[in-house]
Amino acid sequence: MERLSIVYHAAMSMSRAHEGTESRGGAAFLLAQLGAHGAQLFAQRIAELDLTPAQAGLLRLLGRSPGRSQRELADQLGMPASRFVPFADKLEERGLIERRRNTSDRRLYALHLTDKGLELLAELRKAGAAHEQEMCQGLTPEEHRQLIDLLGRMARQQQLAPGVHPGYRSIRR
Amino acid sequence: MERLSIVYHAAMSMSRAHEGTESRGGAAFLLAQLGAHGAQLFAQRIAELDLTPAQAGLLRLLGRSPGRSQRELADQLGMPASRFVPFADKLEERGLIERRRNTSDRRLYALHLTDKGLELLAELRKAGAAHEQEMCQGLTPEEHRQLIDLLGRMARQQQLAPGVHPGYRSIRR
DNA sequence: CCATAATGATTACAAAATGGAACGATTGTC
DNA sequence: GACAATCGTTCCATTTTGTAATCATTATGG
Repeated sequence: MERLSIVYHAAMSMSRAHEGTESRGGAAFLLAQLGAHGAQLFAQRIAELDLTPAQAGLLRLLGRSPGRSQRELADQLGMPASRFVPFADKLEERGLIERRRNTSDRRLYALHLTDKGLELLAELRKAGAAHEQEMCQGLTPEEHRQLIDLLGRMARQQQLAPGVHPGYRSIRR
Repeated sequence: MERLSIVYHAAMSMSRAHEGTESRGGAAFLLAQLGAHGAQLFAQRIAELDLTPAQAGLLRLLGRSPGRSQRELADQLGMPASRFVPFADKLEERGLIERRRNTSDRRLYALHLTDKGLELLAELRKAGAAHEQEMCQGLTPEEHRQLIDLLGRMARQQQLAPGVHPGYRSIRR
């Protein structure tokens, strides 16, 4: 009975519009809806690799640009530096990342992926590809390209850094 | 210096691809990125109306189908019933919603918008329209329609209920 | 070159958010 | 009429969250 209410609600919404033309809201709402839905699916998928979305984000970040400082990485992942420490600790204990002292500035740690971390990153990429497939299975290859083009232009216009997920942190007031 | 690291990172990413063709990830990543970004912008926008995204969701829900029970609404908003109570309390104290006893089944409350709540919902719709404009300002009207069509079909294919935001609740394990 | 400010990593801690369990009131079922 | 189920509610333990303080190191600038 729990999820039934949603189905009921969906039926209500559809009943007052022609099939195939029902209003699903504007692009912004669809973006938020599909983004959140996709994030859920992806989180479930990588849970099989024993990874959270934030952990996956760090691995991907380190895969592209190794040797970053904890502060930089914490900023990009949208978490305070204080929380990054135990966060990185866990991955270090699992032997996925490595803290190396920066010789020129001994305040910083340079984070690197271990071989084991690289292997897991490869698994992660596979999961990402499968996820892309799952999300876009309703589109033709041409439509898929079109969508990526439109979204990419929106992302650029919004000045979003490529590959950097803003996170779903709440707005403090 | 805080946000500079992101700019730096963006520059790094773009430097290894032709301008205008830089990889911003697949559609799924762009969806999550733009969805989260848009959610942030929208949250900031409605903060001026003293509303959180969840509160806005409840008002919109009640605007479309008044008289729902708390349990139903809690389910759709993705929160346990126990948290819905103080959540609804706040909106009731502000005079935006009303709890009416259901005469046929006195276990349920039927939630309704007050006149004040209806007024705020109108403001909310304006904010939503402005938000849509802000997010899609880089697209032509034709592209805008195209995008809504593609996203709408994806949402349907993923069996997402129209107008129901899955929320950003984390996955428990 | 030394005093002082600034920065990175870390720890400590308080505030807030979260979901489950239990409870009373009411309704459906047999 | 006994019993299970449901709704709204309260209570509470756990987790999550961000800020402030701390220590080591590096930059600044007179």
